[in-house]
Amino acid sequence: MKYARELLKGNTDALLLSLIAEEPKYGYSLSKEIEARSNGYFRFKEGTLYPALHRMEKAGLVAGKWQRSPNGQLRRYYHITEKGKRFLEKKTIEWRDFSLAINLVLKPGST
Amino acid sequence: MKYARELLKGNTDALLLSLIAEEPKYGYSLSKEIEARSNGYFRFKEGTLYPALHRMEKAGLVAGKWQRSPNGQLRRYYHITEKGKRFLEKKTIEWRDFSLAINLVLKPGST
DNA sequence: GCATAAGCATAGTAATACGAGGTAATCGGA
DNA sequence: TCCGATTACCTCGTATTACTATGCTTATGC
Repeated sequence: MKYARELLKGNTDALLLSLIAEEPKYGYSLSKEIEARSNGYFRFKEGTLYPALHRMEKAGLVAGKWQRSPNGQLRRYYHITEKGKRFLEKKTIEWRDFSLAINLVLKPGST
Repeated sequence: MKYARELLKGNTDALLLSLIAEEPKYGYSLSKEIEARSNGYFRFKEGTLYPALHRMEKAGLVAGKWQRSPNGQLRRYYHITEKGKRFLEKKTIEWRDFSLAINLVLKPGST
């Protein structure tokens, strides 16, 4: 059940973005949701999560907005931008091609 | 057709190892074969290939042996070790689980 | 003869996941 | 009412690793 940290490299942004694309979400909820959706496989550490969100905001893929929850907690909600949508689409295709290529080498013949 | 360099991280060793597992191979041939098997998708740079081979030899996953080709060229042939076989098996499963988890998040419901 | 391919090596750079550490507010139970 | 757990965010340093650039040698083909 443990995966090498290096595997995740390059996929973090797409994973987060695909959830944010559905509706605006904040950091903490993203970490919970990614864990739930992957059946507990992914557990994004905070040292991964927050820098990634900041990176994406800086790159213009998402836009953040401070908002107060019903009970008064401050949360930073991120929503996807047009640029982010294009990025996600590109990344999704990239992932499909990439994983296909890996499988071609790992298990040749089993197309 | 271009993929982010970060995606490859953590997969290099398994890809190389899966080819070496078939029969002893040397660096240059590995780079050609990986490109062929992946339909031109992967093009391992030398700065990726050779350090990876050294890394794996140091880790005891492969063992290298200098051998002269029919025409006299020196080549370093690598063959897989028992430890390498176990590693490859582990990595193959890890990749399967990992790519499954990614797909769960990227396209939920499409199991 | 000379360009090209075969064949190997490595030092430096950039990207990035994560561990560890820190802050603060809210909630639930004893 | 106190107190731990949960919610919610942030950041610095470290390790890993793919790749660029550079350099070397020998064989092959024109």
